[in-house]
Amino acid sequence: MATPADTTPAGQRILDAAGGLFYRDGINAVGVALVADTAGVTKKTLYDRFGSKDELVVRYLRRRHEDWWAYLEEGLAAAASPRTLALVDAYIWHPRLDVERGCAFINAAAELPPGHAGRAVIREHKRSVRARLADLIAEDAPGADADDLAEHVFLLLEGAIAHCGIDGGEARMRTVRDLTARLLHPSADGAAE
Amino acid sequence: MATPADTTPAGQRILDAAGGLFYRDGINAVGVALVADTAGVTKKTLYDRFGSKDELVVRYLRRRHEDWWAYLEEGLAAAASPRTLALVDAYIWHPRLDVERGCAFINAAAELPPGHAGRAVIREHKRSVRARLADLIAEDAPGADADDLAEHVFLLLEGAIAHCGIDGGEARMRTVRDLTARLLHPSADGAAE
DNA sequence: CGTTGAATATACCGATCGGTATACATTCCA
DNA sequence: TGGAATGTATACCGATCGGTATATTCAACG
Repeated sequence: MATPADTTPAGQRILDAAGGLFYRDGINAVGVALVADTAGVTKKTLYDRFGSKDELVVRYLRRRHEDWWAYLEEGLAAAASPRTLALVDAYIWHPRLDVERGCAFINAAAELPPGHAGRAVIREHKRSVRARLADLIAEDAPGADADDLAEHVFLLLEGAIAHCGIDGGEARMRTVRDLTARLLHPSADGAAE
Repeated sequence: MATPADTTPAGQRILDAAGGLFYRDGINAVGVALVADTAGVTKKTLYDRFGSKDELVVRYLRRRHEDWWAYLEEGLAAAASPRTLALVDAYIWHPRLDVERGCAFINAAAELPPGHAGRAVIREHKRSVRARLADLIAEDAPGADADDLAEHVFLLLEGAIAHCGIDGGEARMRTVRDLTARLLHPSADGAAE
């Protein structure tokens, strides 16, 4: 049986290279030859490990999700209440977020054809974030309708990160933090302004 | 002097074909030969009219903006107060929105390289929508901070349409309509739930 | 010791990419 | 009447695309 595709050293380097290139330049704009060269690897090795570019794309998305999720949970474990804001902070301070490129998953969804296996990874990633957000909001605002509020905050977050790749600014994400804080404390909104 | 690139019959057909193909399949995934064939035109004619694929992409984005903007203003002219909701409706009922593909501008931004001229068209399009939204909110909610509220609603809208291309559903945009209506009447929010 | 797996290097495949060249037909207008 | 302008048809360009073939090296392991 073959080694799982991303555990071998060359496989890891390929995944690293693909992670940088696919995110920065887009999936369709990056050829497998460039990925292989960047990884210091032969195309043969790339195809031995991943079989096809489509599969490499799926692995790229999966790893991006896993890395971000680990980073999120790490932040949540260390965060004080309200932890909903810690999730927003994870968006803001994401170490692999290029403010000129925005969300890797939204970008990938714009490129991948309808039936591509990567689309399922993208949907599942966003679904997971949305679900985690609902948990945190139930924790932070016990009285409110957690799911309604989660949808509200989720849309704010996704709107802000989608516009990262257009404006190239992170200002909107900090705005989302403020708005989220206000949404978590509905009692104070009428008095403050 | 040459005819402006999009006024000639063949030029229009090229722009129509590009509009459908670039939006549905993505810009990088569609070759100029396919655009020309779909338009029933020679590649020579395409290059006579547009000079390069990059320029064709810019024209595609410009026309998409102009068409949507005309449609928006038409809807606003016929709408009753609060017209902010009419802008949300323009997102929802946009006749050229493919619910599986989401926003053409967000998708294009995911594909175009940093310096591409199309990026300026995209930024300007979104800036225009954001500004129009602020106008309408000032009209509908005279007491509130129009710009804060406009940013809030804008983020909701953009989050929803960005997720069209992921979920393939328009449900989120109707959620945004409800949320926007509530944001416009802050007096009633505490009582209803 | 010999096999197996992971890697290298290089060359190749047909297809498509964006873009150009050449030659010819039509229409309209000064 | 006679060029522009608009268009068609076809062929071509070098480069790159995703993917494959062949042959070789090296280390680990039973």
